Amino acid sequence: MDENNEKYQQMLSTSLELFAKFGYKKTTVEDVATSINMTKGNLYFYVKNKKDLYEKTIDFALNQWKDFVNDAVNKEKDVVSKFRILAQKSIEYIENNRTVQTILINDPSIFTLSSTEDRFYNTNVSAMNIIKKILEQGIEEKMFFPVDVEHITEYLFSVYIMFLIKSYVKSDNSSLKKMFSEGLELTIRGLLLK
Amino acid sequence: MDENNEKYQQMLSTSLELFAKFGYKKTTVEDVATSINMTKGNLYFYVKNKKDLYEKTIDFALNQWKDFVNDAVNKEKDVVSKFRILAQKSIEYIENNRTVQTILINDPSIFTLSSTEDRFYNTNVSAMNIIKKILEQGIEEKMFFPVDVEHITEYLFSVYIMFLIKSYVKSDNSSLKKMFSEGLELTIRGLLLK
DNA sequence: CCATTGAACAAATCATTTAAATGTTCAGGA
DNA sequence: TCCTGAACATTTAAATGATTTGTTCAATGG
Repeated sequence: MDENNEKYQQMLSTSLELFAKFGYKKTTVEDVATSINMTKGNLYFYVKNKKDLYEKTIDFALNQWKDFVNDAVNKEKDVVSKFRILAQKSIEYIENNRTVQTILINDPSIFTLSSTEDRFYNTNVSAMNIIKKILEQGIEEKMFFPVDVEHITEYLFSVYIMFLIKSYVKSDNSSLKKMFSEGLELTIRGLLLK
Repeated sequence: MDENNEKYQQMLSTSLELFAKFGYKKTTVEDVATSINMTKGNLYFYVKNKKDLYEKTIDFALNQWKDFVNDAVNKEKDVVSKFRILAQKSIEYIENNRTVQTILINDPSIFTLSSTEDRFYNTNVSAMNIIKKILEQGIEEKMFFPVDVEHITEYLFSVYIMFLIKSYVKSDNSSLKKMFSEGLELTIRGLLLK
């Protein structure tokens, strides 16, 4: 089966909306199938089971997010700008995407803060690679302190996940934006040489 | 009722062990009462209900933790040493306390990353005050960059909670210590002037 | 008055059953 | 390769009653 199959993409896109609207339990495989004029039997040609459908759907959503950020970062040249754009666009995407917000609220375990039980490991690894490449560029260009790239990447990604949890999983927004920007400046000062 | 009442302290100490051993549901108020030669009716002289008993118990545990860290910090004079000791002792305490570890694993929501629904708000505020006082001293002594104290305090506390979640709520220990120390150095560089 | 008892009562939990809904498989066909 | 539809397997929901557990409170003694 071709991963770029149109029907397959349509299925993921539709099931994303349904899972967001009704949650995992209330969304039936029949709901998803009929929404795209498919029988539920046929849906099993594309996925192993309901859980697999769900995970492929979330993975699809996370990849869209990652691509959006990656494209924006690649438009910048200066390494500090890249870092700022990375932070800004990551937040901007979710702020403007009610569907993904709802998904995160319904299923906080998507961002589990634990890589060993991470169902979206591959996608998160490629998201972390965006950070990693910026750090490497910064160190290469003598702009950044020569940090331990692997561990600081993991650290920054975890801090980012923490913000997402505080913002969307819990709806704690009191002065969170200020905390985010102050934390960002602290981090940039910690990264910069001199 | 006196909060420093010996029977009351004994009750909290005993129920901490029982809640750690059996979890909230499997621990009955009668278990707690009989463990300290009390009838369950009498226990209601000290607490409103089972939930109240649980929260007073956790609060008791968190305060012991906080006091341990605070005492260690107050032995230092240099502001950077204070900051390092704060980080070190916070982790050391939980590393050596199997009981509190188990409590955290059984009830991840104790560290909720959300201050609005925080059942232990007062205790966490006084924990944050330890950070806040160090930041203020550092800025006063011209050692630290003049950061926004309120928001950076909240930021650092959240990062700390994130580490606790990664360490104890989830059992993800692969290179976590390295990540912690690298993140700590990054933060200290971000705090220091010059 | 403070701390305690024990019995009565209210509420939650558990085990079990049964019906309905939903998830999954698969032989066969376009 | 992609799809159908019916058969089958599994999960969920609701209902019931028994049992445990949580909570209240009048009475009691230090």
